[in-house]
Amino acid sequence: MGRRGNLLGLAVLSYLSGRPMHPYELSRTMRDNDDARSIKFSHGSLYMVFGQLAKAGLIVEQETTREGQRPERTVYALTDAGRTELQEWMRELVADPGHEYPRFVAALSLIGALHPDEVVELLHERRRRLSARQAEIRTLIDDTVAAGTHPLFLVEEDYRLALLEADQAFTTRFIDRIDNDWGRQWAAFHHDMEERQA
Amino acid sequence: MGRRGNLLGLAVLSYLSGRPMHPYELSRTMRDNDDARSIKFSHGSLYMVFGQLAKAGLIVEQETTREGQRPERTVYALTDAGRTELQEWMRELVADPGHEYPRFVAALSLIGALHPDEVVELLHERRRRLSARQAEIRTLIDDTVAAGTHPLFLVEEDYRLALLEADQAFTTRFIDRIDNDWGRQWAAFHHDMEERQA
DNA sequence: CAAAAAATAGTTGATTCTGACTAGTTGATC
DNA sequence: GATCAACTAGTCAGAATCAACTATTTTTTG
Repeated sequence: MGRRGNLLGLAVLSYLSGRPMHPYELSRTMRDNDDARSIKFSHGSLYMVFGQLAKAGLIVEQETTREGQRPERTVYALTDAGRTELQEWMRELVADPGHEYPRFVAALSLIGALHPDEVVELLHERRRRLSARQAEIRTLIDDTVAAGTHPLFLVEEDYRLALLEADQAFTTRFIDRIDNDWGRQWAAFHHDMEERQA
Repeated sequence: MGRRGNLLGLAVLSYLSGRPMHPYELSRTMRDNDDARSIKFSHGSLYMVFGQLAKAGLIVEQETTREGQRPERTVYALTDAGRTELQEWMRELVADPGHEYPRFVAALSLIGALHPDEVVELLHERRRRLSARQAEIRTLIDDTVAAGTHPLFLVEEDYRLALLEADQAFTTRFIDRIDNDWGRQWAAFHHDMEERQA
């Protein structure tokens, strides 16, 4: 039952492979690196993930220190099992395009619930927002590379950009098909449905 | 909070907008329609979702019947609030390309943990699997359309196909860039990291 | 036609996740 | 130099999720 479910765990293993840290330090590090863009992350859940990984023997408590009256900081280090797990987990993620459930897929599968005219308008709005996203990411990449970072460290943004472009192309094609082929039948079908309600 | 989190709830609202049903009937219907391809769905969680929607006033118990010694079946119907929520939720999903966390994005953001030579091999494997997925979906679409279904009812598969193609194109480009530009520096960087472990 | 398999309908518990909260500390502002 | 905000470090309650289980009935198969 997938400890390989929570990708935050992968990030923890990866960072700890650099050097031991305590949860809060990792929390700051991830915040500074803007990792939340790529990995769902909340301060609170980090402590749970550390706990899980420790129970699974992938990390171990190294020392517990305390400064003044602040709460204790427990520093964790990666174990050999953890190093192995990190490698295998990464391999799986790269080689296997799992099966995911994007929100838009769900919406498309139920799209008949809306009237085609409205859908066309909503799709135009979608296109605008997709463009805005793309612009943001392009700026982010350009700025970061200009500041001297190797583009390899931004390859995930590159991937996101590729998906956004495909999404936009699809959206455009979908609009066209509603306008040219599907609109009329769809409107009729939708009208029938509403009738049946009353 | 966010009742708009679980997309299974959206499916329930959508199906109940056709006619009242009890959870088990909907479970069978969704299984028959292969909705699990688009919406994460497990039999057990359906009862919870019905409960949530009822508590939110979006659906109401209509009647409770029983056949023989089988457990009771509670039939639920959509309320006006539910109908409104269905519309608004759909609008949001279509117009707003939220922010999602694909597994591959997480892996890419930590890709430095692997050696470039291995990454290239893994990416080749990824490409093979992406091709296989695409072939499956094309067959699915062709067969279903040949059997007389309007392509609109498969538009979500079309979208998935578009994303898979973009993923594949990205993967190919990534392989090329490792081979041509990035491989050497990356290997050196990776070597340094391993040193620091020892 | 007896036994095994599948379908019917739903409940339960163990685990996960999220957001809010605690409680002391440093830094900034006026 | 008092006050207010932000940071440090972590805990905890309540909601959400998933898998496994109950217990009956229908269908299939040998």
